[in-house]
Amino acid sequence: MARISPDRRRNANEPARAARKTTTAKTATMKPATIKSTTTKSATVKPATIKEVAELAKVSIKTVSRVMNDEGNVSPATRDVVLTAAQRLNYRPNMAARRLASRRSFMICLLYDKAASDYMVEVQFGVLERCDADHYSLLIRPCGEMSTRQIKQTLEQIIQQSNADGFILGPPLADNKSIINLLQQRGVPFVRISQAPKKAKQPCVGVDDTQAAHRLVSRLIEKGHRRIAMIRGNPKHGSATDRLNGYRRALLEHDIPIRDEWIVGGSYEFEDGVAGAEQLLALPKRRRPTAIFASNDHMALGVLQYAGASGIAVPEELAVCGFDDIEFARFVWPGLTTVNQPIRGVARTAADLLIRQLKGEYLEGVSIRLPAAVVERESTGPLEP
Amino acid sequence: MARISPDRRRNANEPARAARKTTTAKTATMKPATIKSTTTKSATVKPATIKEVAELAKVSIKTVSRVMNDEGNVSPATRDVVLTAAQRLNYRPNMAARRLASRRSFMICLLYDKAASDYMVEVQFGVLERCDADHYSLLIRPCGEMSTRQIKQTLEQIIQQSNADGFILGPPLADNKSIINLLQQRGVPFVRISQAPKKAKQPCVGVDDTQAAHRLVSRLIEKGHRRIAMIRGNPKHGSATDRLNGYRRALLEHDIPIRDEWIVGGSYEFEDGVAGAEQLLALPKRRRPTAIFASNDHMALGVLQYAGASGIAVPEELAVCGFDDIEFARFVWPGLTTVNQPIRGVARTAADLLIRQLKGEYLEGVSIRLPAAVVERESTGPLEP
DNA sequence: CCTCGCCTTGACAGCGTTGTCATTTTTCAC
DNA sequence: GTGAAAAATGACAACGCTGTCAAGGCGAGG
Repeated sequence: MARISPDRRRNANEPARAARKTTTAKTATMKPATIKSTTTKSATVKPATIKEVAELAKVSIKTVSRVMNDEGNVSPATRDVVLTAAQRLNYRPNMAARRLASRRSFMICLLYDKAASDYMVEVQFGVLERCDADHYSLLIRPCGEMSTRQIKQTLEQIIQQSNADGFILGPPLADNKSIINLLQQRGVPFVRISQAPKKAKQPCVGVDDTQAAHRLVSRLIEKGHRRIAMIRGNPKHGSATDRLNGYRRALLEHDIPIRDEWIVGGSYEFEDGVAGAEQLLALPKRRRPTAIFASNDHMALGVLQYAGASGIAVPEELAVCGFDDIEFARFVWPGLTTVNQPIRGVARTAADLLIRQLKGEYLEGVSIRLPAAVVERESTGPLEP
Repeated sequence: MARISPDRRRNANEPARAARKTTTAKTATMKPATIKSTTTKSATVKPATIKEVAELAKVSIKTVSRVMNDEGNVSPATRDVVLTAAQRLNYRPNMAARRLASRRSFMICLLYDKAASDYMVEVQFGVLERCDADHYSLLIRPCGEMSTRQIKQTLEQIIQQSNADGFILGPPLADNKSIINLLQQRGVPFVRISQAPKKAKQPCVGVDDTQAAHRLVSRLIEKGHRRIAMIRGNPKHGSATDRLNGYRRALLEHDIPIRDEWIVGGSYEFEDGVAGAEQLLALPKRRRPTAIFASNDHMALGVLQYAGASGIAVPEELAVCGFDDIEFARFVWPGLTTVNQPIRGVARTAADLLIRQLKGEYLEGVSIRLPAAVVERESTGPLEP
C-alpha cells in the first residue's frame, strides 16, 4: 500500500541545501522528464509545505508565497520553476496557516432566514460558484428561529471566532436595520440580497420586482381580466411592497380602479393563499375577482388548493398567478403562471460584489437589479401569444 | 485597493497594551461590579488573544488553553480565574490559530448531489444543529454536475487544503464505492446518509424505507385496493430498492400477486411520474391499477398532474401516494399521502456519529435506522381510521 | 522527616503561512 | 560605462494557539 512518500522530503532537502545558488532558473525549468504523476499517491501522505516547495525550487519561501498568491514582482522564469515544483509535490497552501498569517479567513458567511428552501439552495449554488473561483469558503448560517438579538450575537461570534471576511445577507435579513448597523460598525464588508437599496449604502443585488409584477399583471389585463385581486407578501420583505407597486402601476396604466377589497394581506405562506382566496372569492359575484395575483408561489398554490377544494375551475373561472417560479410551479395542475427570478445569478453577483470589495474595490452605493421573466403556464388560461 | 481596515490594529492595541498588568486575578474575579457588557463595544475592536487572558488571569497561556479546551488537570480556583478573565475580555479562541496548531480544522464537509432541495436544506439544518453544539464549522459541497472523477479531485483538495476533519455523504454519493474508497484510503472519517449499510463498514444513518413502504402499501390494501402499481426510483439510490421491497412484501403478505406490468421504471424525477402514470393508466380497464405508489413525491406529483390533465379523478378513480413528504405534498389538491422522513433527525444523528468519531470513539459498523411515518392526505381517499 | 508519585502549572518550540524590510540584481537613461 | 531607480529576491519575525516536556507543590506511606 504505502508507496513513495516519506522519502520525498529527503530527496528534496539534501540536494537543495548543498547545491544552492548553483543552478539557475533555466536548469530547473527542464520539466518534461522530471514531472511524474504524484497525484495518485496512497494513504495519509503528509501534505507538502511551502518550505519543501521552496527547497525543491531553490528559492526562498517568500518567493513561493509570491507565486502562489500572484503577487507580481516575480520573474517569469522563477515563476515557472516554482509552479513546477509545486505541482510536482502536489502542493496546496494550508488554509489555516494562511488565515492566521494574513489575518483574513477567506471565508464568507451567508446569513439567511430559513426562507423558501428552493430559493436558498439556489442562492447557495450561486454564491458557491463564485466562491470557488477565488478559493473562498462558504459558511452558511440559517437564522430562521432566532431573534434579532440572537442573530447579532451569532454574528459577533462569527466575526471574531471564524473571522469571516465578509457577509452576504439574504432576505429578509438584508433589510434588517439593526443587523446592517452592526456589520457596518464592525467594519465588515457585506452585500445585501434584497429589493430595497434604500436602507443602506452597502452594495445590494436584487431583482426588479416592480417591473416583473407590472408585466405579469399587464399580461392578465391583456387577457381580458378587469377584476384582478392581489394577495400581498410579508411586509418585512422589501419585495412585498415592490410587487404591490407593480400591480398598482399596471392597473393605473390601464385605467382600472384599484379597489381595496381586492388587496388582501399575507405573509408569503401557503396558508395565506388559502385564506386570501377564501376571502376574495366570498365577495358578491359582481365584485368577485376573475384573477388573483399572489405575491409568491406558495400563496398562489394556496389559492389553487382552495379553488380545487371548492370546485372552482382554474383557469376558466379564476386565473391565478404567483411569483418566484419555484420548482413546483410547474408540477401542479394547472401549471402556475409566475415570474422566474434569476436567483442563482443574483447570488453569484452578490458574491462577486463581495469578493471584489474584499479585494479592495470601492463599491459603496452600488445596487444591481436583474430583470425577471414572466413564465406563462395553464393557470392563467390557454397559452396564446 | 488598500486593505480593508488598516486602523483596526492601531485602535485596539494602544489601550490594551497600556493598561495591562494592573489588575490582578483576584481583582478581576469580583465580577459583579467590574464586568461590563463588553458585547456592545463599538467598531473594529481587536479581539483579545490568549496571551492577554493569561496576563489578566496571571497564569500561563497554556493554562488558559487548558481551561478553554476543558482539558482537565486544572484546579477549580484557577479555572474560575481564567474563565472570568476570558469573559471580561470577551475572549474567543481564534480558530485559524487553533486549527494551525492542533492540525485539526474543526470543519466537517457535507458532500451531496444536488438532490431535492428541501431535502438538503433539512439535512443542512440537522447537521448544523449538531455542529454548533461542538463548535464545528460546516462546509457544504454540492456535486450535482460533477463526474465521480471530479468529485474525487475536489475531495482531495478539501482534505488537503481546508483540512476537513471529516465528511458526511448525502445520498446518492453515500453509496458511491469509489468515493468511499478514496476517503477510506486517506484515513478521513466519514458518515454516510443512506439506506445501504452494506457497501462499507463506515457508520451509516438512514431511514427504514422498506418498513415505511410496506406500511404505506399495506394501508392501501386495507382501503380495499388490489391493483396497486408502483413507480420505481432512481436505481442509483439505495432507497429505490428498499421501497420496492417494501411494496413487494406488503403485496405478498396479503396474497396479492405481483405483476410486472404494474412496476414501471423511474428515477425520482417529476417527469417520470407523468410518464409512469401515462403508461399505467393506458392499461386495459381490467388490469388498470386503482392505486399508484410513486417512489417519491416528485413522481407522485407527476402522477397527480397527469391525472389532472387527463380528467382522472383522484382519489375516486385513482389513489396516489408518494414518499418523502416534501413541503408541497400538502400544498397540492388533493393533498398527497406520503411518508414523512425524519430527515433532520437523520442528519443530526449523522453529524453526531461523525463528531463522536472525531473525538476518538470507535464506531465501525454502526448503522442507525430511523423509523418514518405514513402521512395520510386526500390523495388516497377519505381520511378514515 | 524523607521519598515517591500524582496533580498542577509553566516554558518553549513549533504549526505553515504572510508582512516587513533589507538586500541583491536588473534596467535604463545619460 | 556610471549612477539611480526599479524589479526581484530573501531573511526573519510575527500570527495565536497547542503539544511536549520539565518543574513545582502537595499528600501519603515509610
